Amino acid sequence: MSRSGHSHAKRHGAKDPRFIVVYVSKRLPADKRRAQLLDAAIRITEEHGLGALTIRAVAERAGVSLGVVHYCFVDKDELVDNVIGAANEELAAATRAFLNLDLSSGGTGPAALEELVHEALNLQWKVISSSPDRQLLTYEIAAYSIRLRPPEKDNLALDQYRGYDELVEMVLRRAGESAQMEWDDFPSIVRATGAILDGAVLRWLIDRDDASFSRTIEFGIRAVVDSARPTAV
Amino acid sequence: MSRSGHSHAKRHGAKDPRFIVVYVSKRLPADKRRAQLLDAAIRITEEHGLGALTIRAVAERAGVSLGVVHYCFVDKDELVDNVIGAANEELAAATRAFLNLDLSSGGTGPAALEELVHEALNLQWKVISSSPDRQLLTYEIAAYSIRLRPPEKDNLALDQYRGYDELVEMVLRRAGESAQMEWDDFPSIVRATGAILDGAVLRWLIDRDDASFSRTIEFGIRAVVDSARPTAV
DNA sequence: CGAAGACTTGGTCGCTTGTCCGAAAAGGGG
DNA sequence: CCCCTTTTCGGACAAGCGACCAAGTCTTCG
Repeated sequence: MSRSGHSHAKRHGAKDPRFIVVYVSKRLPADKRRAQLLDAAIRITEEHGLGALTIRAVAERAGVSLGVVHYCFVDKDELVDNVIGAANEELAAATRAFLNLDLSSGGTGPAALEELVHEALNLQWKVISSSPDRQLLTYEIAAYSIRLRPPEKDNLALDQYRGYDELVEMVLRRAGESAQMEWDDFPSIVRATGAILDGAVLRWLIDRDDASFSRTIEFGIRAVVDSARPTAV
Repeated sequence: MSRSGHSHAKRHGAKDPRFIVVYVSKRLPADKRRAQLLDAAIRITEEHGLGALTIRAVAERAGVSLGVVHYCFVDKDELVDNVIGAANEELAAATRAFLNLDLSSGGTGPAALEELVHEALNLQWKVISSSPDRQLLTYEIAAYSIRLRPPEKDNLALDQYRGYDELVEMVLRRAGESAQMEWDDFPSIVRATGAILDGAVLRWLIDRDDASFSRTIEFGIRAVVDSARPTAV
């Protein structure tokens, strides 16, 4: 609540040496401002849904006036698109983070495969459970995108699920390689794994029942592992 | 576009015997009107989402003036609650419809169980694929309900998924009885089955890939059947 | 120093939303 | 027949929205 940093502070004659007047510019280059506004928009949307994403809310949260938002984003549509794009990009970043996950410990065979998949999902569970709002936004984006289908740009949700598939596919593939196991019809396994994870997360968002979520995932892991066979040598 | 049935028709002297003048009252008792408006509201919401559900849209669709809607529903909230309640009730009705499904043909054992579950899911698939808008509304209601959590009434989505669970549970239980198979930890099986179905439907809503959906369901059925064992005698 | 350009402000516009109200109209019972 | 209740109408209202703009302020660089 200190007033230092406000624009008027600059014209304050420093009579009393106990006070130093610090001038913090409120002005930002457009790209920085744009990033800041986008960040505010993302948080608003995560916390209160796509319906709460308004120009005014973004301006208020960022502490700027209305015009600034329109100075950095021509449209509200552009703002929405960027929020959704950022959410999708975040998912892609999560995938990259998994690239650093060590999926090579343990031996080979079904037991090793189960352990590896388990480990990966535990990691993913940490991400999910720590950002429920973020997860919910994912479903809202999907619904939003589906409603727009015929006229507008082709299915923003497809991007989202493309990234989702990549994540699941990479984890399963690397776990399989490490445990020397493989699947017939791998794409179907990937999709089914994604489906059960997606359904379980949505259900968890509703009742926040960690134990039930965990049991559902266990079921899924078992099914995935059971449908794998040792890699032919 | 005929004008017969309009209120002015009542004062039309029947000069020409080829025309009959039918007077249809525009007035309805409040409960009938309420039902009609609710029906209009449901269709609007199914077609264009919860965000498109406005008092004006309902009034226009029902062909009445604004005041009438507020005469039948005190609030917009009351309208929304009733739309959601009707959607949940529709799900419960679907469950009752399954009670009439014959799940007794075939013999016993895993193969019979698989066939029965397959049959039930095929039936459910017919319902789903013929009303994608209706399905999407389900997810929107879930998201809407989750966003309201702390202050408002406790989780409308819970009702929805309670009905969902009942449906899945009933189908699996009856199929299991018929095929003389049973599961350890039945509730977890029910929940996992619901999760994979839910995830698969959401994914289908996005890309409308019938074949992939089918393969995902096949995977789920196999997993569910594989985790069953013959009923102890 | 001074001009050019980047950034911000604060307001207005037209539109849609939920809510509300007074009065008219219709129908039924005396 | 008229009266009284129920139902309907159409407009009004404030609030919130996206969009827009003229003027002002600050920074930078020639």
